[in-house]
Amino acid sequence: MAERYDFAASEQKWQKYWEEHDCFKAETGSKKPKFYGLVEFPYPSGHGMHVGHIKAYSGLEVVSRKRRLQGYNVLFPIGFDAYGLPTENTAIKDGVHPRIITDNNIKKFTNQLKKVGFSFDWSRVIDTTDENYYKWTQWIFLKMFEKGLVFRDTTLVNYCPSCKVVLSNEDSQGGKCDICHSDVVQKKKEVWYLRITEYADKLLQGLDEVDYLPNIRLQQENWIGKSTGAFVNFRIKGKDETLRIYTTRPDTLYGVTFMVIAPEHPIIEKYRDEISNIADLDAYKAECAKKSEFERTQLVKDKTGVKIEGLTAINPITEKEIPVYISDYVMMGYGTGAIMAVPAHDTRDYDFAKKFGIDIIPVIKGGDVEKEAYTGEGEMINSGVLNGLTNKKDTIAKMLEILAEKGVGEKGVQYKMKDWAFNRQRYWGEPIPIVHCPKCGDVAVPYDELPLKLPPVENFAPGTDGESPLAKIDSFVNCKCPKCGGDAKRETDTMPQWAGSSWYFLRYCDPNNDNAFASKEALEYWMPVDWYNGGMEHVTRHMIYSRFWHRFLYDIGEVPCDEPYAKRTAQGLILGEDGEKMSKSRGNTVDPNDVIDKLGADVLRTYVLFMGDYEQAAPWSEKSMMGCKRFLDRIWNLQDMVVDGDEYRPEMVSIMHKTIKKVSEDIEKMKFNTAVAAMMSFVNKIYEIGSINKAELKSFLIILNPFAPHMTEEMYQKLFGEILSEQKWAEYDDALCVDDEIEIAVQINGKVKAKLMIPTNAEQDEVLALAKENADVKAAIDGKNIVKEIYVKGRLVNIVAK
RNA sequence: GCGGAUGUGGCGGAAUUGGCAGACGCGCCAGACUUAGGAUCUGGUGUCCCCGACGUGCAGGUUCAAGUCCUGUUAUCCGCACCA
Repeated sequence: MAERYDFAASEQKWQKYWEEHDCFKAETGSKKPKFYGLVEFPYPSGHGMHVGHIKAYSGLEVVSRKRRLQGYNVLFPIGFDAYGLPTENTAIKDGVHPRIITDNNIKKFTNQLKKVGFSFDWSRVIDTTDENYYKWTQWIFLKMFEKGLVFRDTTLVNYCPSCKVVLSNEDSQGGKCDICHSDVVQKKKEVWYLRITEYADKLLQGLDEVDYLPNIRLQQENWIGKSTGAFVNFRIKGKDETLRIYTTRPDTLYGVTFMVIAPEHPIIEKYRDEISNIADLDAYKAECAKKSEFERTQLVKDKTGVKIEGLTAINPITEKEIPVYISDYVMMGYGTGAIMAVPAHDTRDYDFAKKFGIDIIPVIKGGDVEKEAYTGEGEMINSGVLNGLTNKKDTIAKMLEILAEKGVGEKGVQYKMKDWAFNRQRYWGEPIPIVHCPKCGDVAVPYDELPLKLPPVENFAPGTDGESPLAKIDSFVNCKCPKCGGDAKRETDTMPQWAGSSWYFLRYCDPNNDNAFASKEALEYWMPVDWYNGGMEHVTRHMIYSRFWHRFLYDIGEVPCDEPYAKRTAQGLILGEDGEKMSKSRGNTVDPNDVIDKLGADVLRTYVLFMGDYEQAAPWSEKSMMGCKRFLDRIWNLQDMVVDGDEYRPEMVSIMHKTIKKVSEDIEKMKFNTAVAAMMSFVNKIYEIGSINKAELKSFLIILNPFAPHMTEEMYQKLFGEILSEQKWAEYDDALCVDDEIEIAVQINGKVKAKLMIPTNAEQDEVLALAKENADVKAAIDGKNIVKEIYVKGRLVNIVAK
């Protein structure tokens, strides 16, 4: 009997061996084909790792280990996305410098990751808060500044009164702060923006070039939110003024009976002296400003608004005079902040028209405008030359022609995506390398002065009005203008957490380069990332931001390809045993360390991949994990069944090839659960036979290795005296996956009546003849007419008899 | 409201894309064995009126054949949300 497997000793031994022998170091200047597998680097929180991290990394861990055995030069890196609010909040609370907290947390994470035995290249670890790293984050920012992609503006921004920071739209979804979940308010602030909207079309088109899961692609498309339509200018009666609107249905212009503008629309200020009810408008506007974004979306049904007395618009097609209203259902942030209202065919306009008693003129046949707005398609009516047309595309094209002739409108495109609010009034982030000079304006810090270091501070708390803690440090703030040499002040805001992660995959290619964010050769060799796996929650934010940065770097000739990620997949969550999302408050979390200490890293790794479909959420089950423990123990005990043999025994040839094929293919499809299942079946078969020869066991240990690397290395060394990591991936031959004989089902009228062993290559006539000899089949068709006979090769026979 | 996904045993989940539903694992039942270990090994385990019938959320349809395709419906989950 083999000794019981001492997983703790073995895991320590092999982790040390791999590290000392640089087993997972990506080679520089290699002639081998490359594979760049990327997982989302963790935020090193004080809580340590979560089992979710293990699942997230185990997928590409298996792929990477397989690729190495297949002879690829593999880059499978890890690092730390270490800037961020939780660390800063801990620093404020405990009075410890975020640098110290971050370093401790990184140490903790590193130890935990190593204990799992992940085959990361530890020589390429990056830390976004390292000055040698953020130097290049600032460098890319300055390049964008140089190219006019950075601008400052005062606008209403999402502001979190609790965190005291400005948030991007992405960080304040649903009107709640992404960090602390308190209600976000609208505040007028000076904000740095990155002009990501300039890349909207490129980001959309780039999706054609890459292999993302369909739902990931769709989410990005929706986020970018491209819509095509038209801009139309409405004259204001008696004034040299037009009100410009955006619409997706210019063909409904004959049905326009009023206009609505956002309460903040500038035209109100411009004509305030000529508007007789300006006091009412001001009151309404004040009321809207009080509502949070959240409240504003809650009151979807109940339309409010005020008619502007003194401004009347003219429908450019019908020349009819129409009233103009202000209402908060029109947003200043989308389109032009003004709409043409077609109550007959838009539910919001309909609600508004009903409430304010405005005419409703149908222009599309179908539906009943007495009851509700008709938003479907149909024949155009009441629409002059458009009458009779039924195709939406045609009617829009025709109207665009008319608008062009009259010179009052043209085709237009709009995006839901907005420019990226890029500054935070916080300490623990990359300083924005800009100097404000009273003479020269906003001036870039010279490239040779980077990194612009974060100064040491005693107090990290933000100011009461939301200014950065850096604003209190005179030695940092006061400086000379790089352009004119006069007295100037530094920008004191820092970059958002998304900055560092927008280009980290480039740094991995050449992490210690002092002269560039990465060398041209390294980028040329490694980019693009071949396979990127991560969580669904990063599909719209991190993914869009980083694609934007990368495409920018491509446009200025700094990277060799336009899209950074050739392929993107996402893993499902691990839920608690109760089926709910794991959380500290529910008390249903699992600490991966406990599992490793009790059962070993190999069990943990195998289990997170076996527990369900990798892309779906699945609940944790301690019991179920014991099944994986048992599986690995059974393999360890195969040692007692080993017999000599340099090649597969005849009766084992087909199952060996089938298992290798299944595991090889399933890994590529991320069907890890069925790959493990196939190996379990294989082990069951060996137990049935009672023996396994050396050739068979070698191949089996190799295909199991990516899942359970420690135990397979231990067994390989013990039994064969060799290092598994130096072996070649097991091969299979399709031709050898087939057995001589197979079992097929015989159905009569679609019901299985018998099972039959037939030669694999048997032809239809032969199989049918065999089937009809079967006693059960004979009985079932006795006295009936055979209407039809079907043979599906290798599957079944179906005889239709009446 | 819009968009997407998912509904299969007591549980997690399989099913070569139209071809034997329930692989594999958990749990459960029975037996063997023992260095009593979260032991191990062997066999069984969808349901029921058990020589037969019924079974993939529900109701229809197409087909020799449907978990898979079509029509309708319902439930749950996840995005986005007055986007003009």
